[in-house]
Formats: sequence, C-alpha cells, structure tokens
Amino acid sequence: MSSDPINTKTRILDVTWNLLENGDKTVRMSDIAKAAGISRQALYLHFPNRAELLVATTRHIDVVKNVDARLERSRSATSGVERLHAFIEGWGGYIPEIHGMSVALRAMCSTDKEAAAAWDDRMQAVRHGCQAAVHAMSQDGSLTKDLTEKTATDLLWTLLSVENWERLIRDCGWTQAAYEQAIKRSAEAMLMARG
Amino acid sequence: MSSDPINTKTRILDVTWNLLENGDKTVRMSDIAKAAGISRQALYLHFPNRAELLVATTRHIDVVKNVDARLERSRSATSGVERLHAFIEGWGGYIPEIHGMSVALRAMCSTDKEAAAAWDDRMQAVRHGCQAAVHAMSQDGSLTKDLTEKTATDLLWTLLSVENWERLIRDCGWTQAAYEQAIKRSAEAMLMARG
DNA sequence: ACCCCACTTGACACCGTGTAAAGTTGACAC
DNA sequence: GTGTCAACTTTACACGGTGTCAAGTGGGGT
Repeated sequence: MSSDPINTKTRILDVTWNLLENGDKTVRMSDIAKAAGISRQALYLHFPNRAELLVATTRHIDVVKNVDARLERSRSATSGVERLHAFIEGWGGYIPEIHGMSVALRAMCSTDKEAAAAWDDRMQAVRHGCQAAVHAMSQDGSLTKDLTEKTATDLLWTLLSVENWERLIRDCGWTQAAYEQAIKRSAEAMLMARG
Repeated sequence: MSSDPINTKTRILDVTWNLLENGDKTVRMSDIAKAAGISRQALYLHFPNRAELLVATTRHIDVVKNVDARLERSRSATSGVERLHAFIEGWGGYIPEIHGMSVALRAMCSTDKEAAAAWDDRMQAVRHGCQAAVHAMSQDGSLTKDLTEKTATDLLWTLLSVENWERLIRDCGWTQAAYEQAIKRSAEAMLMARG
C-alpha cells in the first residue's frame, strides 16, 4: 500500500479538526484533501459525504480530548452546587476545543438532516448534564423554589450554550477564565435559593 | 407599465418576509420570485443579490412593525429596573417577528460579509439598549456591585440573544409569555443588587 | 408614432458537492 | 515473477443555487 489506511483516516480527521479550529473561511472538501495530502476524491473513499466527515471528526475530538474524563468530576461531586460548578468547568472548558467544529456543524444543520441530528444529539447530552446538576441542587434544597426542575434545566442549558460562549468570548472579548467565573456566578444567581 | 414598480418592490419584501416566517426549508431566490409572481431575473432588477434583499427585508420589517415605538417605553421608564423590564418586553416581544429573517441572515453570515455586517449592526443596536438599561440600574444603585457596567451589559445582551429565544421557545417548547417572565426573573437575579 | 421602463425568456459561467470510471502503484501470496 | 488486492490518482461530469448577459415584449406617457 502507498500508505497506512488507518493513518490516512485519522490524518483526515486531525487535519479537518485543525482547519476548523483556525477556520477563518468555510472549509471545503478540497481544502481538507489538500491539507491531508490526498486527492479530493480519496476523501470520499473514507467518508460518504461532508456531514459524516464532520460528525466523525466530533467523535474523534471526543476521544482525543477525553470528554468523559472531563465530566467525571461533576458526576462525583457531593453537593448540588459543587456539581453545578464542576459541570460548568468541565463543559465550559470543553467548548473552546470543539468550537470550530461546532460552527461548521451548525452551518450544515439547515441543509443536512444528519448533521442536525448529530448536533442535536450532542446538545441533548449537555442537557442531561444540566439536568443532573439541577436535580442534585433540588435534592439538597439549594434550588430556588421559583423554578421547576425542568425550567431550571432549560435555563441552565441555555446559559451554557456554545452560542453564548461565542458571544462572550468572540464578540465581547472575554477571556476563558472570565467566562467561567461569570457563568458560575450567573448560574448561581438564577438557580440558587436565596438567603 | 405592467405594474406599479413601488408595489412590486414592497411585494417582494412582503413575500420574502412571509416565506421566511413560515420557512421550513431554505428560501431560494426562485422561491421568492415565484411567490411574488415575477421571474427570478426580475428580482435582480430590484436587489443586486440575496444578501441585500434580506437586509432590505429586515429594514422593511422594522418599518412595518415599528420597532422604534416598541422600545419607546423602555426609554421613558423612570427606574433602572423598570427600564430593564420594559426593554425585555420590547425586544423580547420583537424577536418572534424577526425570527425567520434572523435565521436566514445568520446562515449567510459565514459566506457573505455584507450579511454579517447587517446582522452585527442590528445586534449592536440591541446591545445599546442593554447598555442603557444597565446604566440606568447603575445610576439608581440597583446594579449589583459584583459586576462592572460593561460586564453586566455583555451578560444581559447574551441573555437576550435570538439564539437563546430559539432554544427556549423551539427546543424547550416554552410559550412567549413563559420566556418573557423567566428572562425578566433571570436578568434580575443576575444583575440586581441583593437585599 | 415614439421611447422608456418593468418585466420576460433563455442561455450561460461559477462554485461546491457528490458520482463514475479507468489507470497507477506498492505490498503480499504462492 | 506473476497475479491480485487495496489505496489512491486523474479526468470527467451531473446537479443545484447564485449571479450575469442579451435580446425580446408590451403598456403608458408625451
């Protein structure tokens, strides 16, 4: 063989990720091919279409960045508020890693059903994390009585969206540390019982 | 003439708005032409390209829906918190009107510089409204000491984004009334001095 | 009778995605 | 060495959407 097939596939994923990370412009299939050192058509030997390539890249990032380990701390937290903090740190710290990816995938959602499903799936996973944190707060009485668990989960999930991260970091020029600190404070203000 | 030119132009804008409002799919130039009862090419006699047509449509909506009048109440509010509430009602109530539009315009932002500039311009206008509300709160001492005016403005602006409205209304199934009520409560929790 | 203007029809270039088909090259089997 | 397989190449093309160009058409105003 002219090259290791496994290497080529992961090289494509790495290169795609890379291009999306510092993605000034729209990344085309031909850009990815060029960066991976193969022909555009060879891309289609590994991935049936652009959507599946992007989806595969998200899974690849998850493996490389070990998203499970990041969220482990929040699962093992004792109090509800601790869990909330740990989840915000875990997920909020992961957003920068997947941001370029996320932009590309979301842009495809309007046209590609599969891309939409893939993105929705990931967001539902985040929502489950939010739900768990809210539930833990509810259990130890730190959740405000003003909100149901469902409403509180919806609000936290919304607060932690990639779009909000983008706005604060990119449009408002915040640092990652400022983001995490302010989001923790805001989440507490919105969700915690006062006094 | 076969028809009133002014009528045709506004008919195009109306029809574009309409298609975007109940926009299940991507609205193409040919869709707009068909709905307006003219040829696709005639569209280009009125608007140089898709981006400018969309931008013109946003301005058209502003005129028809009288966005200025909607925000008048927030400008004439006496206390900071009143101003915050009035602004949330004014802008929050306007989002559903421009939502279809907003989706289309944002989808173009990745490829079209002009569309990006147009959307950014509108968002900066919202930001000014947020800034004014925060400043009013700061003046009468109702703004928490934890946040600078800039930080508070950024957070309020983020909270009031179209994306957050979409998430709560579309993904979480909230009603408009529930949205406005919860956002007011959240804004207060995040920004108001406690006690 | 004249022109102008809004509009039409039809053709075409460009771009990006995805498909199809035939050819090249290297590794490994026997 | 010959054969085969798999990865990859080159070339070509269809499709859909945007935007351009050019040659009409037909009604209104003067």
